[in-house]
Amino acid sequence: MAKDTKVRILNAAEALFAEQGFTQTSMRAITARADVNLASVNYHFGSKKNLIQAVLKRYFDVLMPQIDTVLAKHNVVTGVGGVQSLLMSLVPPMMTLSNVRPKGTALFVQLLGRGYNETQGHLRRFIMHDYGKSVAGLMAALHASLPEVDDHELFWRLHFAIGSFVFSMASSQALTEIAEADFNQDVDIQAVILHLVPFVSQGIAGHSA
Amino acid sequence: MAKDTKVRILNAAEALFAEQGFTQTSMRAITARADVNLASVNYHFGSKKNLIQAVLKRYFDVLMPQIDTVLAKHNVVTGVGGVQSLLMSLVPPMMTLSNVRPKGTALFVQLLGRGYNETQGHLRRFIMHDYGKSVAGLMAALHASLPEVDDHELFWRLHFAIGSFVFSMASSQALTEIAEADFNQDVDIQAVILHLVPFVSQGIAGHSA
DNA sequence: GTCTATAGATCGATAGAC
DNA sequence: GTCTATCGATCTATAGAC
Repeated sequence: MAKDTKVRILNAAEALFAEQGFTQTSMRAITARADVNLASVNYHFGSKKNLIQAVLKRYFDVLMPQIDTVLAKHNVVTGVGGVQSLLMSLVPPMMTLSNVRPKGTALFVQLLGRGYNETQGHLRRFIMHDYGKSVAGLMAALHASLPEVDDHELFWRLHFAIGSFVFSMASSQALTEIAEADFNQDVDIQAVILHLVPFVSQGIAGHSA
Repeated sequence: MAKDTKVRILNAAEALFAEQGFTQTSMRAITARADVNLASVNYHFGSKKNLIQAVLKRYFDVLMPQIDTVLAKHNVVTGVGGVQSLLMSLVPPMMTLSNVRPKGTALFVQLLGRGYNETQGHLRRFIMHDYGKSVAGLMAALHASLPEVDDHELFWRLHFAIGSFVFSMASSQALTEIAEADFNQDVDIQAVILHLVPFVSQGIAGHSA
C-alpha cells in the first residue's frame, strides 16, 4: 500500500495540473484526490516544484529516447513534404505516452502548455537541461529539410508551431466546449494532431513548394 | 490625485498580470506598484475578477470597433493571398493599442494568452458576451476567403493560428531570452507579427494555392 | 512511511474612522 | 475617496508521535 503512494500522487497531480494549472492546484486538492495524507507529498517529493517536474519527467523519459531514435533513422527530404513527414514521424512516439497513463498524450501536451507560461521559465530550464540534446537534434533535422530558411526565421516558425500545438491542447477544455457547442464534434488528441500537422507544415515551410 | 487612482491601478495591474499571470499577481503587489492603498482596488473595481476584466476592456473597446470598420470595408479575395491580406488589415488596429498604453499591443496579446488558460473560461465568456459580434464577423470574412474549407476544419485552423500568436506573445519573455542568446536579436511585437502573418496564412489556407 | 497538528506566510475582502 | 486594521480563509511546509 505504501509503495504506490508516489504513483497515486503523480496521477492525481497531473490530472489536476492539466485541468486547473499549477498555481491554482493546491497540495490539499492533490492529496485529497489521491486519497493520501497531505504530508506525504513533501515526504516523497520534497516540494510542490519538484512534484511538477516529477510529473513531467514521467513522460519525457519515455518520449525523448524515442524521438532520438526516430531522428537517427530519419531521411532528409526538403520542402513542405519533408517537414510534414518529419513531423508525422514524431506522432507515434507522442502516441505512446497514452501507454504511460490513460489519455497520457493529451495530458502531457496540456501540462507542457501550462508549464510554458505558468512557471516563469523554471520548467523550460528543466527541460533544456535534461533533454536539451534531443531538442537540438529535432531543430537540426528541421533545418535540414529547409536549407533555404535562415536560422532566426526558422526559430520563429518553430515557436509559432509549438504555440499552435501547446495552446490548442492547453485550452482544449475551452475548445472542446466551443467545438461541441458549434459542431457537436468530439475533440481528442489524435484529431487535434491530424489537423495540426498539415497546418504547421505549411506554415513552417512557408513559400517553398 | 484621487481621480487617477483607477488608472494607476489599471496600469500597474496590466503590467504585473502580463509578466506573472493573474493568479500569481496579488492585489498587494498591484497596489504597491500603483502606489495606492490596498483597499482602493475593491472600492473602485469590487473584486479582483472585475479588475481583470476592466484591464482587458480598455483594449477591447478600442480594438473591436476598428475591426468592425475594417471588416465592413474588406474585399473578399480567395486563397492564401486573401487570408494574408485579411490578416494584414487587422495589423493597424492592433498597433493602435500602443496608443492606449506604451507597449499596449504586446501587453494586450499577452493578457489574452494568460486569460485563455488561467481564468477557466471566465474571460472567454466575457469576451464572447461583449464582443461576440465582432468575432463572428471575423470568422465570416475568413470563411469567405476559403469557401472550399468546411466549418469545423476552419475552426481548427483558426485556433491553431490564435495559438501561434498568443503563445508567442505570452511566452515572449522566454522567447526574448532565447532569441537574444542565440541570435542576439531584439524581439518586438511588430517583428513577431510580420513573421507570424505569413506563417498562419499558409497554415490557414492549407493546400489551396 | 503515515499520520495529526500546527507553524508561518499570504491571500482577497471588508469594517469603520477620517 | 483614502486610510488602518483586521477577519477569515487558504496555502506550503514541517515537527514529532506512531
